[in-house]
Amino acid sequence: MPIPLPLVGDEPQERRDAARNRDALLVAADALIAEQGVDAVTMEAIAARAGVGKGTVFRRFESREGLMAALLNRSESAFQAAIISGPPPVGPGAEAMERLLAFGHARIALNLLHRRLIIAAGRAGTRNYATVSFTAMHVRYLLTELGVRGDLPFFATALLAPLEVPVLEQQVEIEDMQVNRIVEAWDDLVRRVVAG
Amino acid sequence: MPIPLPLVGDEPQERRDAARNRDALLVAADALIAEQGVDAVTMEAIAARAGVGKGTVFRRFESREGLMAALLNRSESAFQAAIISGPPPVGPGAEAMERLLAFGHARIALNLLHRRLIIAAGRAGTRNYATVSFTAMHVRYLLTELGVRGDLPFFATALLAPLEVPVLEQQVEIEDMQVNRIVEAWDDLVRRVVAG
DNA sequence: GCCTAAAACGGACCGTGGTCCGATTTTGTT
DNA sequence: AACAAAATCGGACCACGGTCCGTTTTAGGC
Repeated sequence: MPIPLPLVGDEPQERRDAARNRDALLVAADALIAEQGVDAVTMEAIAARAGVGKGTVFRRFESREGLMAALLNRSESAFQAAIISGPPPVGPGAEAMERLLAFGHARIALNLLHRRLIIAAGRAGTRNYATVSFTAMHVRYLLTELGVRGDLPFFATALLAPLEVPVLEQQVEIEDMQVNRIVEAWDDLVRRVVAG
Repeated sequence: MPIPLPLVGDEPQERRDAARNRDALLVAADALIAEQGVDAVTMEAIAARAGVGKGTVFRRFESREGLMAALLNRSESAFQAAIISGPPPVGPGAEAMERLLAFGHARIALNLLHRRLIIAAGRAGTRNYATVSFTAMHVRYLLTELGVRGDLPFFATALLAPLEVPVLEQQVEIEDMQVNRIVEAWDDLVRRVVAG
């Protein structure tokens, strides 16, 4: 009497064709984005390039935003890995303040690098629950280590907010701020919050 | 030899039918939004309700985002007026710190009140150059008055960033933060930045 | 009032994101 | 190997934002 229960994880295992098509779609999306830029790539083009129907794309990724989020997810996972188990100063081993500043610098660089993709991913991207809560949790943890008093969840969010793509884009593209300046000013902000 | 120069302002004066239709469209949009919510309202529905063709809507407001921004603009103008010439503590007359905190509280309330509209207005909305630069300029001015040292343009942006709709929405709707708590925590943040 | 140029109108048309459902493939069972 | 159920596939189809262009309205000089 075998009971077909998915004992661990709620992903019931992907069928072979499904997995193959998912990979093909990610590869196709990467290639097309590299060729024409994020904004010019349509879902139908991706489907065609991957040799599947449009319906398949939406079944796998829910929406355009979902697909973009899936692309982002890979670099985001690498970033999380670097934080959890990578070398200092981003990874463990450096003191908290050093780690916090290094984290911010990396976040800024990453957000600028992937800004088009992040915007295209919309609510499914950086605002995605998993990503947001991980980074917020990390910052909260570092603030705790630093002995900061006050509403730590809010402070974490407040320190992360000016690193969001729309804000960075406004500063870099419209107000002509140099990235260097943003980094230094953010460091100053962090020190003030920590100093209490 | 009369030269038809628009001496002041570059708006060459709207034709009568154009003005009439613009008003009708704003009224129609207001009504439909009140009835069905921002997200359910289509441009075609607005046009129909106003008794004009779809093309007219886009000629007047450029895009859906532009129309939403126009709706927002009215309350945004009132807010700016309150800052420039309204009663304290938001308007002039109170001391700088009091004004800054009052400004933040008002901004939070306004952003939450109009969040659907602000999201629908996208880049044309809060991220709109005029609005952003006005509020940033005001905060910068108050920070100057408070004798804050450092990169004031960045600090102004950094204090405004956590008040943006996506951030507020995340906190209120997903993390179940009370608005009161956000307000108090933001005040704390401001004091730390000002304290240097 | 009439005439003309400029401006605005409106709805047919297009592209793209997203849905639906009959056809096809996979998987496990016997 | 054959079969059946379940999952997937794929492309026709839909809705909505946005564009285009022939037609109509306005403004204002005579």
